[in-house]
Amino acid sequence: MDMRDIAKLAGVSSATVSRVINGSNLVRPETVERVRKVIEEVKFFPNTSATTLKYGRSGTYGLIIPDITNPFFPEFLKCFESIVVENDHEMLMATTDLHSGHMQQTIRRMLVRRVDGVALLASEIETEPFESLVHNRVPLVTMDRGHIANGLSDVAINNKSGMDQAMLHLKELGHKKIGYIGGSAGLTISEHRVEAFVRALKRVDLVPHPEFMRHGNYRVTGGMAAMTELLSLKDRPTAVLTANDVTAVGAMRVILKMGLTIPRDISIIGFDDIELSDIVHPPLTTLRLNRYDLAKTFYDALQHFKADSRTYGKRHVVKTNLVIRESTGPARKRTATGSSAI
Amino acid sequence: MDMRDIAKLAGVSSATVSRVINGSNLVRPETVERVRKVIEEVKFFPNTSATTLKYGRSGTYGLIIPDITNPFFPEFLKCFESIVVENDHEMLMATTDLHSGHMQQTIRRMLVRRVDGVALLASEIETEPFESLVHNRVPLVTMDRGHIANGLSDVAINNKSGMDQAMLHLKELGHKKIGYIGGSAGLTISEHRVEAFVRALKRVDLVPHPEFMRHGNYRVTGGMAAMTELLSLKDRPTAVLTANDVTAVGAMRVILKMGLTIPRDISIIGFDDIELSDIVHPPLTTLRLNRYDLAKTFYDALQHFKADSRTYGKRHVVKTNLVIRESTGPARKRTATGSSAI
DNA sequence: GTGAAAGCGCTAACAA
DNA sequence: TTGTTAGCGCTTTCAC
Repeated sequence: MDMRDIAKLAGVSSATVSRVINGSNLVRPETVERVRKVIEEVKFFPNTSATTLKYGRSGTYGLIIPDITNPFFPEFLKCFESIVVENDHEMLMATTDLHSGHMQQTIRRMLVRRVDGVALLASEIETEPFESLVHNRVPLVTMDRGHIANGLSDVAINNKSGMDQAMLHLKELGHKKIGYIGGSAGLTISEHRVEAFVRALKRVDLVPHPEFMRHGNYRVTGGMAAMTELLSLKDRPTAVLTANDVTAVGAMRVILKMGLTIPRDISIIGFDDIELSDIVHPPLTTLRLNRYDLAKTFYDALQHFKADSRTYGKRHVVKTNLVIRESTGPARKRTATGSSAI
Repeated sequence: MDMRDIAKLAGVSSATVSRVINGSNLVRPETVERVRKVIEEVKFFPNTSATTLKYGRSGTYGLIIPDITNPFFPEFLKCFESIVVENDHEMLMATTDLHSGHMQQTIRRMLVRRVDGVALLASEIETEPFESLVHNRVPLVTMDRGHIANGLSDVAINNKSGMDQAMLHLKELGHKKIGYIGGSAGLTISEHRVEAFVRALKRVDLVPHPEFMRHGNYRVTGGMAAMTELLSLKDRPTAVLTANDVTAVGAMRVILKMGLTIPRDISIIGFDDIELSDIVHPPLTTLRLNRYDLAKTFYDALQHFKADSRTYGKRHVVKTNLVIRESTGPARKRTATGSSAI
C-alpha cells in the first residue's frame, strides 16, 4: 500500500496525495477531504524510508547515554523523547555502558540510519570514534566537554551556581570540614565538578583538604567505597558532597551501616536530584540539574545545525541549584574521632 | 557518497560493492580486498533507508514501555537493546507514560518507520490502537495479556513459581496474616498477580483476607498510600507482598516513618528485583523476574514472525523466583494493635 | 566473477 | 489546482 494506491482510490495522482499528507495549501478542500477519507479507510501510513532516501536525512536524532541504570538518564531520556516527538522527529537511543568497545558500533548505528545529529551524554575519554561523525557531517552536541567547532556544540553544566549555594548552606550550618566524592577519574565532566567544588570552597574561605576528596564511579559502589575511606580517617569531614545522587546513596548506606546518623553525624549533599532523592531516607539535599531544561538545551543545540550541518557550534550552559531536604544539618561541635570508626 | 562512488574508486560496479558489503562469497578475494580498502579510506557507511525501502522492512523492532522512571524498564531496555543490536537489528523505543493519548501516536511512529515487530510492555486497557498494527501486519508481542492470534504472541509471567516460594518462606517464618499491595486496578497483569497471590495463599492453607489486599499504582506513591491504610487497621498483616519493588519501597518508607522496624514489626516482599532492591534499607526480599530472560523471550517471540508476519502466535512464559534478603523475618508473636498506630 | 538496469515509495520541479 | 516524471541508494535478476 503506497501513495499511488491511495491516489487511485481517490481518483487523483500520487503527487496530490503527497501534498495532502504534507499539508500543502494548494490542494482544493474537497480533494483534501476525499484523499483524507481514503487514507483513513485503508489505514495508510507513509513510508518514511522513502523520504529519508530522498532527502538524505532521517528526521531522527541520536541519543547516546552511558548507563541507563543510573536513574538520571531515564529521566532525561523521557524529556528528550517527548521534545523530539512533539517536534515530529524521531529518537534513536543507544547506551554504551561505559564499555567503549561498543562506541564504534554505536556510532555506526547512527551513521547508517542517517541521523540528523547526535546528543552525546556519555563522556568517554577518547575522541577518535567521533571523527567518523564529523567526517560524515553529522552534528554533535556533547556534555561538558568544553570543545566546540563546525558541527560541534557543547552543553556545559554550570556547577558554580549550585556549588555556591551548597557551600553557603553548609557554612551557615557550621561546617568547616567538607569532603567530596567525585565521579570516575579522567572524565572532563568529573574534573569540572571537582574544580567547581574546590573553587566554591575557597569562595567561602574554607580550605580544600586533599584527604577529603575521593574518586567514585557515578555508582552506588563508588559511593560506598569512598565513604568507607572517609569514615576511616582520624579526622573526618562533617559534610560530604557527591558527584551524583547515586553516589550519595552509596555513601549514605555506608554511614547508616556504621551506626551513624544523617545529618546528625555527617551531612550529605547529592547532585542531579533524581526522583529517588525524595525517597531515600533521609530525603537527600541535592544540587538539582533540571532534566527538562537539559533535554531542551540539547534539542535546541541540535536544531542549531538544522540548515547547515557545518555551522559553527555554540556553548550552552544549564544551571544547577540547591534543593534542601533532610540530609544536611548542623555540624557536630566535635567529631567523635577514631573511637567509633570501624 | 554512495555505493556508486565507492564502485568508481575501486574500479568495479555498484553491484559488486553491495556484494562485498553483504559478505557475498561470489566475489574474488582481491576484489573484496580492494573494495574494502576504499570503503575504509573514505569512511563509507551504507544508507539503510534504501534497503528499508527496497524490502519494506526496516530491521527495527519497536519497544513500547509505560514508565521509564520505574527502574525495571531501563534494566529491561538495556538487555533488549543489546540483544537486538547483537543480532544486527535496531530498536525503536517509545514510552507511553500511562498516558494513553500518546499510544495512537506511538503506534504511528512504529508504523511509518516500518518496524518488523513491536514488543509491548505497556499494559494499557484498550486494544483498539493495536488494530492498526495487526491491520498493517506488524507482529506484536504483548506482556501477560493472555491473548494470541495471527501475528500476535504473548509473554506470560509465571507468578506461581515465585509466589509459592514466597508463601512457603513466610509460612516457615510463622506468618499467617499476609497482605498484598497490587498494581493499578484494571490491568490484566495486575489481576494475574493478585490471583496468583490468592492461590498461593490457599496452597499453604492460609485464608485470603480482603481487608489486607489493596491496589497500588506501580509507583512509590501507591505503595505509601496502601501501606498507610494497612497500618491503620486494627488487625494488621504481619507480612506484605507488593506488585513491584517500587511499590515495596513506598510501603517500607511509610513503615519506617511510623517508627516501626522491618522485618521485626512487619515483613515486606517485593517483585522484580530491580538493582535498587539491593540498596534499599533493609535489603529487599523480592520475587526476581530475570530481565535478560524476559528480553530474550520477547526477542525470540518477535523472531518467530520473521518469515511470515501472519504466522500464528505462541504463548511464552518466564519464571519468577524468590530472592531472600533482609526485609523478611519471623512473625511477631502478637501484633501491637492500635496503640502504636499513627 | 562481474556489470547493467529495474524498482522499492516518496517529493518537487515542471508542465498543463 | 493537479499530474507527470526523475531520482534518492540499494539489491538482485539476468546477461555476459
